[in-house]
Amino acid sequence: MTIENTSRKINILDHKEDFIERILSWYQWERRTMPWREEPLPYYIWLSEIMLQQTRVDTVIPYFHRFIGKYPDIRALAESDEEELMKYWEGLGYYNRVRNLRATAMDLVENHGGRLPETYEELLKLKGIGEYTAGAIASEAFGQKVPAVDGNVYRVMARLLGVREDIKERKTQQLLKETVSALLPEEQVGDFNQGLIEVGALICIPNGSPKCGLCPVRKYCIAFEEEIQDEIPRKKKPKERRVEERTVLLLEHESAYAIRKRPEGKLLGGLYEFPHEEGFYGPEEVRKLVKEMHLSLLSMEPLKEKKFLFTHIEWKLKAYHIRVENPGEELLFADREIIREKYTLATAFREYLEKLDEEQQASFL
DNA sequence: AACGCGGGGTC
DNA sequence: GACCCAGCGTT
Repeated sequence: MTIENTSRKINILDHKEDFIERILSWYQWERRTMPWREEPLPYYIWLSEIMLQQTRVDTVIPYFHRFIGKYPDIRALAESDEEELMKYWEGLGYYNRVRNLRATAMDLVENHGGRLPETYEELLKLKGIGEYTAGAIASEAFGQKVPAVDGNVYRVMARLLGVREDIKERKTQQLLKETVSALLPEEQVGDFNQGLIEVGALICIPNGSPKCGLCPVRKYCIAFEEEIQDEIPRKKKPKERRVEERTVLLLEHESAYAIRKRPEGKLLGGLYEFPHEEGFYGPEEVRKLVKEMHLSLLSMEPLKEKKFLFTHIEWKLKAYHIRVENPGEELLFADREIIREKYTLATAFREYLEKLDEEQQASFL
């Protein structure tokens, strides 16, 4: 597959300087304000790029502010307490990102004088930094002439070039990446990369119809010319979620609730959760289960079933609020306030914490 | 190349 | 309900 055998009539590469100028000047006027753009320190660029992996800008901004308030530089991050750090990532998802961030900060302090390296190749060696992120940091923080091709750019370039192949495939990605490389300017590479991404986020959008009327480079766009914007980009369907049914035990003893830490290295590794068992249990089975845990049950009340979706799993959760006479010895019991302050609770269980608050409120009435 | 890894916004 | 997001690491 080459660029040449697509059916386009316009060749962007023949108009490289004009294309660059259009992206750069559009970006200058239309770019959104973001904290890491206002003060583009390498540490801020790095942190924001990690947070932005598979995560929207609007979601990231409040997390970013809280995070740099607590960990203002690489050294502070390197010295962070891991459990405390997790609280600053709680709810953001893909928790390996923050563990890699911390490990890399420690690595930088130990081996690189507490600074980020300035080249794409060196950045790529760091934990949690792949091709896209290395390109973004190298070009935006250090002015290196390297591409930063993310999902936005794959979409923009596929439409520009009229590429109908699956953009998830390596071959397609390589073609698109090479094209971006050939288009890079000598100066302002970072702004150019950001400009392509921003066009993808604001104009050549992923959901719904692209706003071609506002696009600075539509004169070079095959998809626009052939009116096939809705056919590109193509992606093969993701696998179906597997469904897992679970029974959650909200075990209460004197306003404290049982929580436990999830095993590291797997789904939600190292986060806390309310204990739960695989499968749906009826009331009698729950009584038996509680007895097996060496707890004596005082009262039990089923909650409404709820669903929680991950990218690859669907949890169907059936919960019981259970008061027990004594806390036993195997489980950790903590007040709701303590859970909120100290323990990083997986989001799937957050609603239960709020539900328990409401029940407490109701019991005063 | 395929899979595991969160959570939420938008249509 | 479907889609997909400023991806990376492992196998």
